[in-house]
Amino acid sequence: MPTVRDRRSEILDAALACFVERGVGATTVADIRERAGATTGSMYHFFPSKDAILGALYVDRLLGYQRDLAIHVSRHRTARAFVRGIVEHYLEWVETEPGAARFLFDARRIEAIAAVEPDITRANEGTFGALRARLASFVAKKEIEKLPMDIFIALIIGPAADYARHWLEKESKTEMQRARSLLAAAAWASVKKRTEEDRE
Amino acid sequence: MPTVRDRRSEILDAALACFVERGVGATTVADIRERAGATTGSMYHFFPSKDAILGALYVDRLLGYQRDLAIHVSRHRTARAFVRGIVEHYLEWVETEPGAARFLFDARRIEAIAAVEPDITRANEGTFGALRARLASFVAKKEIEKLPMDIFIALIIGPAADYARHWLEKESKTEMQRARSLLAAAAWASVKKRTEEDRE
Amino acid sequence: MPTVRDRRSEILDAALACFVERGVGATTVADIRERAGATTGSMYHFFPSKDAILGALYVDRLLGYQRDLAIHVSRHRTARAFVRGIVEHYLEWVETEPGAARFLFDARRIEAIAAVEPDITRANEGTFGALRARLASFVAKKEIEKLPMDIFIALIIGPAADYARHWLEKESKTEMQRARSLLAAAAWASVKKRTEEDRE
Amino acid sequence: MPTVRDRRSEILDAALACFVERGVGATTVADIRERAGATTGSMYHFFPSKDAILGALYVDRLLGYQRDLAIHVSRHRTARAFVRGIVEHYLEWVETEPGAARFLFDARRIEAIAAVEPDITRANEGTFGALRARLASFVAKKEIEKLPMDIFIALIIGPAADYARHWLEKESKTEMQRARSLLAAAAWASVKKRTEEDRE
DNA sequence: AATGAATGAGTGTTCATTCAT
DNA sequence: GATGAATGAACACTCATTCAT
Repeated sequence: MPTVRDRRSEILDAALACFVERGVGATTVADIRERAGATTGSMYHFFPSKDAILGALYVDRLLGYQRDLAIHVSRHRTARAFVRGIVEHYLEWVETEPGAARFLFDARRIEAIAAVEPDITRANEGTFGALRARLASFVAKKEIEKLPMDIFIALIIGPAADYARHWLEKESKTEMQRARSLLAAAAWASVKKRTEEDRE
Repeated sequence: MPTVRDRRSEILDAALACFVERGVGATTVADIRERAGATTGSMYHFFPSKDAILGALYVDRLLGYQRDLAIHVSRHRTARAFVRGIVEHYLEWVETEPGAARFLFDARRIEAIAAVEPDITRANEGTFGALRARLASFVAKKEIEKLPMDIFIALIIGPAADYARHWLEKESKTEMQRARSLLAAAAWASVKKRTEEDRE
Repeated sequence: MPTVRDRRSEILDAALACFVERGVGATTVADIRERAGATTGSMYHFFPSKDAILGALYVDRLLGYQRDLAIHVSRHRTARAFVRGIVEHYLEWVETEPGAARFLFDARRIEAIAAVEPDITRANEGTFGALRARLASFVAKKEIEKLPMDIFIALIIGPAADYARHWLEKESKTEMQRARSLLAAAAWASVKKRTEEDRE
Repeated sequence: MPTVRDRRSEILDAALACFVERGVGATTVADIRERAGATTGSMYHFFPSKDAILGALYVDRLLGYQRDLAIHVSRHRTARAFVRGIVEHYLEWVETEPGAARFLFDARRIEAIAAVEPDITRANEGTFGALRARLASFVAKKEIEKLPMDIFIALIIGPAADYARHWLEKESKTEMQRARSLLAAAAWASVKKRTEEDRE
């Protein structure tokens, strides 16, 4: 006996599969409907519009990423493990859920996502609030350089995101495992507290 | 007397303006036509299809970025200035041509760009070939870590791209000037040859 | 304990409220369902279709108008009071039940009403049969001009209907009370037996 | 060589034919398109929406009625001919353009017409301004009773409208020619200046 | 009697593209 | 070269109705 929850999820999963297969812009409601094995009416019984599907999917997958991140990162005690953990988890997530990763990359600029901005902001604040707190404690202990939050994230996630994007397009030459190790190391190198002679 | 070249450029500029204003997916040929002050027929005189406009614009702006990059980077003699120069030029370009930057970010996954892939590849090879050669010489001189090319680019450009994306959305807290300085420094730190005691 | 009769009436009342609010054509079954506080299934338990609701409502309100008319008019003994009474009752009904009046005006041309034509005809015959009989007696007594029935009704009701339509749209300048008095007088003037010198 | 004007009119004519045939609410854009021998795109080239067609048709036919009315009525010199002329012209117009008459009756309450209200008001003011002026002069000469404008119109047009509505539905027993004569006479009787003994 | 998820044909509209002038 | 009317396939979405529970 399928529950409401199931049906909703089925539609979201079908939508994601379509988006990955033919791109967000090229996916029609009919495509999703067909793949989900639902009828037009049924789709609109659960989601008031195509945009609502986009928005719901975005929030759903974003929460999925953040939930795992929180679990993953809370395990690590040292600053180094904390920073490396963020990168490692990010790339593991990309590897485990390439579809979701692709979609979160692509959808950012889509109009429909704007309607769901409050949910996104709330989610981000929850997750990054905790992250920020831990970061602050490491900065206070002089284990991590004091940097603006957006720069900190750019240094940690930026390279991994760039690599991930190419990996998803199968354009990367370097293997995921090796990349993870190199990028985790580089991330730590880029934010750890520098000694005086380090500066140039 | 407007030349063919002018008219073509006008259409491309109009297209870019529309893409920035309402997103690539939401822009219609009619939007571009109107903004360019052209008629339907005229548009199709210069470009055989909407996709052709997208492709031409992409190549045009990509070449613009690369042309400046080549000029900019060739000036620097030291490894440090070379690496920093790449980041600095990237962020300067984003600041000077925010529309182009946005478009190049967004358009990557668009179907229409695939048709123009050969041009993109050729352009990339030209620019990055030169870059790669200089990089190799710095690696040989033990001034830069030996890293896979895609990882090298991820480390240099990734953080700048992440910052740029937020800056374009006006979501960044840190000022562009300060970000440029921090990101250039971090880029150099992440690829410069490490001493033994540096490793962890 | 709500009876079947109540529920049915609630649905009809809700339907009427919707029709007045957004027009007959723009009202959906879902609108009515919501306003009646009923579920889809419940609606279809009482009425086999949307058209059936329309038809039932039409007949119901028409009977309401005619019932009052019969009561009202039977009181009057003179030809003058009889004719004036028809007009006065009409405008009183419009004032008391503006929603019903609006609906009966609007619904006339609606397909769904055709199915209910027999009921309408039967109702009309009952009411207008009695009316016609009284009219005939006044004509026989030379108190009212001999006129075709449809012309008689047009002369009596036409002006009141025209005024009512504007009044319902809040477009009328003249107050209802004053209009009632003027229109009742004019109705009588237009059908009362004329003296020879009256003719032109 | 069909001109723009022609095509537009063709679409409006087709729309009217459909409305008469199956009712305004039941007519689809496809119905109109088909009957006009136009394609979907062509329709939307001339009218931005279905509602715009409705509105344009309404204004067009209303202006048609008023144009003829102005011509017709201006010919008459006496108060009696003026009043009778309004009724006669009205019924002649209904007879000549039954489709237009039906549509103007039915469309009044349709949402789409609201958008065109300014045009309607302007048209009404033009036509009825002239009418009002002539009426005033007859009132001043004590040839017509002094009555509020809306009551005056209700008395003149109301009966004719009621008759016309039934005639259009082929429900009237009385022939148009006879009705015209009776209704014109009644209209004059209902507004002409009354002598003292006339009052009751 | 009541519920509300499911159905699916049908609707208005969009928009890249064509082509006669 | 230029124009803009015309094309028509495709799209998101509506809504009266059915039916398993």
